[in-house]
Amino acid sequence: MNEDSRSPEGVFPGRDHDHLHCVSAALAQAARLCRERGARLTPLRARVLEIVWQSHKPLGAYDMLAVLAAEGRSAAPPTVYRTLEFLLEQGLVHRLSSLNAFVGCKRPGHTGSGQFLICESCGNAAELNDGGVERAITRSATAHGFDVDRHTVEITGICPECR
Amino acid sequence: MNEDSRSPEGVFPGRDHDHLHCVSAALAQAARLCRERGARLTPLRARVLEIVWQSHKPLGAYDMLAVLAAEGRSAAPPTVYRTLEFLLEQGLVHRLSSLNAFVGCKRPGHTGSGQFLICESCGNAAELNDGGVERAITRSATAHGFDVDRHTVEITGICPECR
DNA sequence: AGCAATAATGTTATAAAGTAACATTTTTTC
DNA sequence: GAAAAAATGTTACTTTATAACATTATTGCT
Repeated sequence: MNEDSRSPEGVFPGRDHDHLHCVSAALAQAARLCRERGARLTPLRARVLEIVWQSHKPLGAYDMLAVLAAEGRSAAPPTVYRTLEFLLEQGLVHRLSSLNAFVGCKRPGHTGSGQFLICESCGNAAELNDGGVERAITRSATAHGFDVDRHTVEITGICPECR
Repeated sequence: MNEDSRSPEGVFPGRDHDHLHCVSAALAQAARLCRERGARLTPLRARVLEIVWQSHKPLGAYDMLAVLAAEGRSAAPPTVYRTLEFLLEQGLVHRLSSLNAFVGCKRPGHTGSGQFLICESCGNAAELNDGGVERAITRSATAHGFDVDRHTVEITGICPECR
């Protein structure tokens, strides 16, 4: 049993998923982390983080831009990309390179790049932090004399809700 | 000891790496595989595959396009992308989504998505097919009720040649 | 408080990566 | 050798991301 399995609901949001709480908890934790670090979670940054968290489907930068623009904020691509750069640095969001899209980080403050399960049917993505996968990757790379900096693990398939 | 370790040289090309042979072997194997499958490895496709193999650094589509253009071939983006689509379908190249770039497949004809070690220093990439990593990923996904279709594993760091 | 330094955001323009749609050519099949 | 199918050529465009510089807001100092 790994730590992901301990959560009361699965890694994918189920029918009983309280999304409002999920978003507000993520924002509260982000605010706390930034305060501790002396990083500035400005209104724009908080809003972009909230937009990212508004669903569990990875969201493209231009989709976020459209939301901001619809709210009347002055917004151009650099607005969003710079904000995402900050959120990535703080470990508050992840970028899924196989989708060119972004999702909220489930465990901000923890180390490791995580792994992602991406459902081809509903588009939801779930973050895992599986020690077994991490170890297998580290072991394999190390066995070839490779010094790991970070890694990208994106697993595409069908989620339990969609089966 | 896994199957990658059996090779006489490491997964990264070393000082004794015979690159001419490496490229011609890849082309010969591609030709054989396509013949067996009734797939057409046309001159354009063979040339693009050769270009991909000309180094062990992942190459962008537009870089390939530039090579083709420099050779006097009529070439526009769809030329390259369609060719790459064929080569990907045949499992002759891989796309590294963290780089938006392509590398030749070391084990065409074998199943599995493979894993990639990407050196931040020299830019070379090495393909692994580590059973331990594959199993850890499958086990983790399965434990969460997720049905795996394919996966992307891209490990970024420093290769043994660059340390 | 007032001012300089720094950080954040706004703005314009452009680069880089990828695809849609249709025309032409080549290859296969009968 | 003609029809069908596959491959390639061509034009135009969409999506994703960044460079460069202007402006505004915040912070730290005296």
